[in-house]
This record gives sequence, structure tokens and C-alpha cells, in this order.
Amino acid sequence: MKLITKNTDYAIRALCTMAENNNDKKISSVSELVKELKIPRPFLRKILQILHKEKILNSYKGQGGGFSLAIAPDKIFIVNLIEIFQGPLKLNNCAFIKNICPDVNSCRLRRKIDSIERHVLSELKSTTITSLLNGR
Amino acid sequence: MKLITKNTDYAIRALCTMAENNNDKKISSVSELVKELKIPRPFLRKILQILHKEKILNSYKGQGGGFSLAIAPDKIFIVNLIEIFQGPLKLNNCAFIKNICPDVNSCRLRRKIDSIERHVLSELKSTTITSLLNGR
DNA sequence: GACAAATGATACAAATATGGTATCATTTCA
DNA sequence: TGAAATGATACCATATTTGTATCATTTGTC
Repeated sequence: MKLITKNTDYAIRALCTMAENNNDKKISSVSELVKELKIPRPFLRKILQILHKEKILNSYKGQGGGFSLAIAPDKIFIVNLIEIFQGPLKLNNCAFIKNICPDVNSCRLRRKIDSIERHVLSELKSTTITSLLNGR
Repeated sequence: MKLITKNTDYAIRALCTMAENNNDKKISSVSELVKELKIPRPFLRKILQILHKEKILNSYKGQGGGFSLAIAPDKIFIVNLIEIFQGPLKLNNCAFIKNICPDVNSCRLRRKIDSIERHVLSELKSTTITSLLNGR
């Protein structure tokens, strides 16, 4: 069971690195990030392209191009990255609620799993790139 | 992202049903459970066989045979079922800790994910078949 | 003893998710 | 004009999930 898959993890690491280098809105190329993070190059490219589509990164084509943060790192929430790369965060795809369960409203598993899910979500929602950099 | 996969879910449902019917240590056959739960028959068989190997169910061969609970339902913990069907519960396989991260001890992601993991685990450890039946 | 009804064991298979690779098109700077 | 970068997209290998299929074995009943 994984809470975070590789692509989410790589995205977080790339964003952390870019946030640290972000004194002067620096543009980071894939090459630079690959060198620093040791992530397979084409995979990282794909990830950064997705982050661009999601408007988390700016991108610049051509020589000297690359990516820069489009959002302040304290506004980039881990939960959003998970949702981008792993789909909507639903720990529970409880089969009890799919009218198989005799009593839908008082579904057995659902209440417990839901409460766990809410906790995980609230934790992830309060975590940003900045708070990771600060070790919090 | 799923906390609980189908086989775990089916196992929980089957065990709940058996616990409810357990007034007189009743033996439930796969046929009965399939009828009540609408789970694909051969898949449920496999699941119940695994629960038997794990000593959570007794099994009885031959005509009139089937399965019965080998453990009181308040001693069957959800976390154990997850571990049986989904392997050891490790939410975090954080790549930061695999000596890629410059500072292993103060890994960024690790602390947060760990604290979330601990919460999920403690919740799952406190949940049993009985507590699910009671809606708690 | 024969037979039917059940599980035991095990191999196989389809669908989906994960973790990538490869390639060509396009833009842009020098 | 050409090199260096991203954009778009198709492909692929592997693992996991979600099952199916089959034969062997046990056991109760007639």
C-alpha cells in the first residue's frame, strides 16, 4: 500500500529543489534537475510537463529554457500533487455502499474508513512544499 | 489510491456476515455466502481458503461442510486482514530516505508521512469485525 | 461402496496501475 | 541556420489486482 507513488514523489522533490533555488525566480532545466535529483530524465520531463499543464510551473522553450515555479511554494499543497498524479484521494472505495450492503446508511466499513480518510486528507492539506523544506 | 483492496473488502464482508450468523457456531458454505454477498464464487473461495490458512476460519470438507469463525469477531482486527491480503502496511516508501536525499536524518517528506501512517495504523488496529458490526 | 457436495491446492488469465522510454514537432536564443 | 530546450504523444515492461479453471481430496448420505 502506497500513499505516495514515484511520480508524486519525484514531483515533490523537483518542486522542493526549485523552491530552494528560487531566490531570483531562477529557471531550472530538466538537465539541471536530473543532475541534482538522479531521476530518469524522460520520466522527469513528463512529470514537469504535467506540472506545467496544471499551472504549477511556468515553462520556457528554446535555448536557456526550462521551468520555474508559477506558484509560491507555500501555496503548493501536497494533497494537490497526489491528486494530480494519483487521481482523487479516496482511500475507501467501499463496496458496502454500492447497494450491495443491506443498510446503506449505516454501512459498516464506511464510517471508520471515512474518519481515517478525513484525517489523512486534513494532514496532507496542511502540508506544502515550504513546510516540507522547513521540516514540519 | 486505495487503502483497502477488493479481496480485503470481501474478506471483511464475509467475516461480518459469518459473525452475525454465529449464534450457534454455524458453518457457512461458499454457496450461502455467495448468495448473500454477491461476490464472484471462485474469488470468494480463494479468499476463504486464505483465511483458513491464516487460522481465522475453521474449514469443514464434505457434504454440509464450509467455514466457521476460528476466532471471536472482537479479536479479528482489520489491520491484520489488510496485512494478509495486501502485505505489510507501509504507507511510506519515501524515496528521500534512500540516500538520494542529501540529509537522511532530517528527511523532508518522511516525518509528515510517518505521522500520518501512525495515525492510520492506530485506527486500523483498534477496529475489529465486532466494532464494524456495531457501527463504531 | 458409490456418489454428491463440499473444500484444498494450484496454475492460469484479464484488466489496470505504475514506472518508465522513444520520437517527432515546435519554439527560441545565439 | 542550428543547437538547445520544451510540447505532445505513442509506446512498452512490470507488478498488482481481480479474478477463472481444474483436478485432487475429504466426508456425509443413500
